[in-house]
Formats: sequence, structure tokens, C-alpha cells
Amino acid sequence: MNNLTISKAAAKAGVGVETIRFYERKGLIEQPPKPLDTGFRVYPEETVQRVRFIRQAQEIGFSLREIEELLSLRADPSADCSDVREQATMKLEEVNRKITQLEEIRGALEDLIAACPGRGALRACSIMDALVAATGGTSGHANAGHKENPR
Amino acid sequence: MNNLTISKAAAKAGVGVETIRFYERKGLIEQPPKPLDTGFRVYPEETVQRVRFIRQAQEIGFSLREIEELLSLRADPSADCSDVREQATMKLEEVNRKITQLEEIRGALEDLIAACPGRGALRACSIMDALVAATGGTSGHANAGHKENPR
DNA sequence: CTTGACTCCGTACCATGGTACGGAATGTAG
DNA sequence: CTACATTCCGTACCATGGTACGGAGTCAAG
Repeated sequence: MNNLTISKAAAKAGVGVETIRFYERKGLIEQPPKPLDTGFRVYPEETVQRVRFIRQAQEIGFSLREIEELLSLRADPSADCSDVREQATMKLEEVNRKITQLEEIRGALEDLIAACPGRGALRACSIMDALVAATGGTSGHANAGHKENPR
Repeated sequence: MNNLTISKAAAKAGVGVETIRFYERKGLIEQPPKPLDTGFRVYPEETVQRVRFIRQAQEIGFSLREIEELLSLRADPSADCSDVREQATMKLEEVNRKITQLEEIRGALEDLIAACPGRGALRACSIMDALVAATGGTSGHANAGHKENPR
């Protein structure tokens, strides 16, 4: 039986049955038709892919609404390209912003790790210190070393 | 008066007063003591920084609990360095995973944008198509990098 | 000293993203 | 054919992350 029933599709996508149904209700994935003769639906592989994508996108801070927007972007030659293009460009900018923020945090974590066993424990004692040092904190106390990057 | 009352601190951090209080209750930021003579609390600049950090971290998919963990990581020379180091390393790996996922989505968006006005509309018609093309689709997940589409 | 804005604190309510429950129909193994 | 699992569907409940409300105190201006 290669037929993906809902529980098999869910298992393959790494979620529970209820989650699949929930996404169907929300319109994030489409509910396959019920084979008229019998009662149980059969899910295509694509659904599994979509669910996996949804979970990935959630992990990096997209809401289900935003994910729906991402998924509905299609470069259909018959559709209005300039519209799709614009939307995709906006999403792309958002993605780039997120990457930038993550890279800042990455830098701070690296500073923290570097500062830790090195006995010279005066610099970058916390994430906040590392970030303030890196971004040139607006006021108050500041500066310990890392790359300069004043805004 | 340079004294940050709660509403000024909130405005400076770009959130509402209630959000500040909510974070206090959750222990994400500390509540400044009430100056005994008078009734209103005064917030240090650091609180503004922290709140901004919290919001940034939320945008990239960290929960408040995780953010608290991030914020409590301190390379205090008197603390157990190997513990801090381990935790920070785990967070770092998580951050790197997120960056990788974002880069995948970025690649897919770029493919989509590239496919759009170029009338050769056969490749990368949607995010899912672009991702499937990039990662080699069917069940396993594999290499990143988004050129090529062995259809 | 009154007025209006702001603070403090507790409690209530809200949206998002699920998870659980229960009864009826269906499918599949022995 | 019987038993047990699975599906289907609706409704209820849950945790997270806030937002709103209301009463009482406080502060600053006029």
C-alpha cells in the first residue's frame, strides 16, 4: 500500500494527524477528495513537502498567514508577473533582514564563547554586552572589542 | 528629565507599556525598585536594549523562554565556563540551522523572481518547486544551493 | 487645590497555533 | 465475521504572547 492515508502522511511529514487537519481547515494545504466509493482520503507526496516547508518556515519566525502568502506566490506566466515579483521581492527583503539579525546574534554568541575559557574575562560577558559592543550601543555604557560597526 | 518612566522606556524600545510590564512578570527584564519617597519607577537604558533584543529575537523565531536562556548566558569568570560554553555552542548551532533554512528560502525566492518576467516560465513556478529543485525533492533532504533543476 | 496625565497592580480578555475527545463510519487482520 | 485500528468531523480545551480595563495613588501645571 503506497497510498498515504492521513496518519502516514502525517508521520512522513513529522507532525500529528491533527496538525494536518488543522492546516486543511486553515487552507494551507488542500484536502484531497474522498474517493467516492469509500471513505478515506489519500494524500499526495506534495502535501508532505508542503507540511515540511510550513514547519521550517515557522522555525524561522514566519506566521501561518505569512507562510500562506509565501506558498501562494507563483510565477505563473498567465498571472501578473509584476505583482508576484513585487511580493517576492518584499519577502526576500524580509528574509535578508532576518539573516542579518541572526548573524548579529551569531557574532555575539561567538564572542561569548571566545571570552569564556580565555581567562581575560573582561570583554563580552553576556549576549547584550557582545551586541552592544558590536553595534556600538546607543548610550550608557559601552565598548569592548570585536568588529566595529557603528550604525 | 532624562529619567525614563515606563512609558518613555516603552516608547524608546518601540513597544507598549503593557508589554514592558508583561516582560517584568515573566522575568525577562528586571523591574527597577520604586524610589521609596515617590511612587514611580525609573528605567535604565539597559532595559531598552533588552527589550529591543527580545523583539529582534522573536522575529527570528525564538520563544520568550529561549530568549530568556540566551539572555542568561554569561561568561562570568566565576561561573562554570564549560557549562556556559556548552549552552552557547548549542544556541550557536541552532542559529546556524536557522540561517541555513533562511538561505534556502532566499534561494527559492530568488529563483522565483528570476523565473518571473523571463517568459521561460517552465522552471521554479512556486516556492515549493524552487525548493524541490534545489534540494532534490522526493523523500530525503540533501544538498543546499539552489541552481539547477533536474526536472 | 483642582485638573489631567501618568503610574501601579490585578484581573480579564484576545489571537495564534495547535492538541484532545468522542461518536459514527470504514478498513483490514485473523 | 468479528475485533480493533483508523478515519472523519465537530467541538472543546490548551499554552504562548500579549492587550485592555478599572480603581487607586501620584505628579506637574495652572
